Amino acid sequence: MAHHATMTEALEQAGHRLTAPRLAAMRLIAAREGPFTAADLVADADARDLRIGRATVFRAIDLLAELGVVERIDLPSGEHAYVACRPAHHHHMVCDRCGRSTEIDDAGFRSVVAEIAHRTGFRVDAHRLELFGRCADCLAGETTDR
Amino acid sequence: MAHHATMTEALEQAGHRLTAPRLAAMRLIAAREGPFTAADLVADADARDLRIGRATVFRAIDLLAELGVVERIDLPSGEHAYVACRPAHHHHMVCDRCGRSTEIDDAGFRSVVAEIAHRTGFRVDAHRLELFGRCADCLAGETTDR
DNA sequence: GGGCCAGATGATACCCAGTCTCAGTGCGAG
DNA sequence: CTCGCACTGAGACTGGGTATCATCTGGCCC
Repeated sequence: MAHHATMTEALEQAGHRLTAPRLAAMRLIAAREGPFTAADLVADADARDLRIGRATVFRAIDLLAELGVVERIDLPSGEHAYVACRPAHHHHMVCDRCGRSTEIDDAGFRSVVAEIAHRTGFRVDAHRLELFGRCADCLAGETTDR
Repeated sequence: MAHHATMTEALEQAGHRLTAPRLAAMRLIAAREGPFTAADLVADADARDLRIGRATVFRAIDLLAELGVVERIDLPSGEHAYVACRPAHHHHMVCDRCGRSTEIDDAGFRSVVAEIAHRTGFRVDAHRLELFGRCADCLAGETTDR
């Protein structure tokens, strides 16, 4: 998970203002463990009586997404969610019990893509890879609990 | 691309009725080369003066998705699109110039997932893999055209 | 410190995809 | 024939996301 400071730094570096609503939004994001939807953030802000407009929340997410410190993932249900993460190439593994998201590295995936590209003549510019299942913690919990 | 007949067959086999609106929807889908959105289909139906309700189009897509003859993919823009395809496990490669979608097989991807699962203790139940770029035809066209 | 102004904000209206509801409609079985 | 059930379509509704626009403010320059 990206820390609050990582985000503010990224913002400043890209020449954006550090305004109160943005700082608040970033704090809310940092406080979340796993993926969150825009609606989650709005609800959080509401619950804490931060007077942040809905539009501003969306803009903040957009901005952070542009800077690469949050990323949009598409849940199997089709919903859009976001996760805070390092601004580097990686993929996400989402536990559908606890909702936590883990970043995973390449693990040979790159060569698979290269292989496919080579075989088909396709030039791959972008890709999306997301894994869904149960994280180790939840698996452990399940076998001991029941 | 799944042919019209493949879809009707799948429908019948699953014990669903072959109604006129469904057949019409399937013909529209079969007529499309690449991914399409639900709105595309509705527009197509409208253009051809087929009197198919919006709800019916969505239901037809849902149904075909359940049967595995169309699949939902998430474009990089975040839009939901659908593609007709074989009812087998595979992934999609979408050309963002001509819009055509190619099915690709496993190509060693399975073992990458297994490797990740092994390293992290995560149990992977589902995954999403989509590639975006330029297909061989479009690449060829581009180099000769300009 | 004070003024300036582009960039940021938030209230609101709006748009669009997808779902729900419900009164029909028509096919197939008996 | 007629009964039931799957299916249909019109329209209302929901929820995520965007556009508009008057107002505000962070941070720079003096």
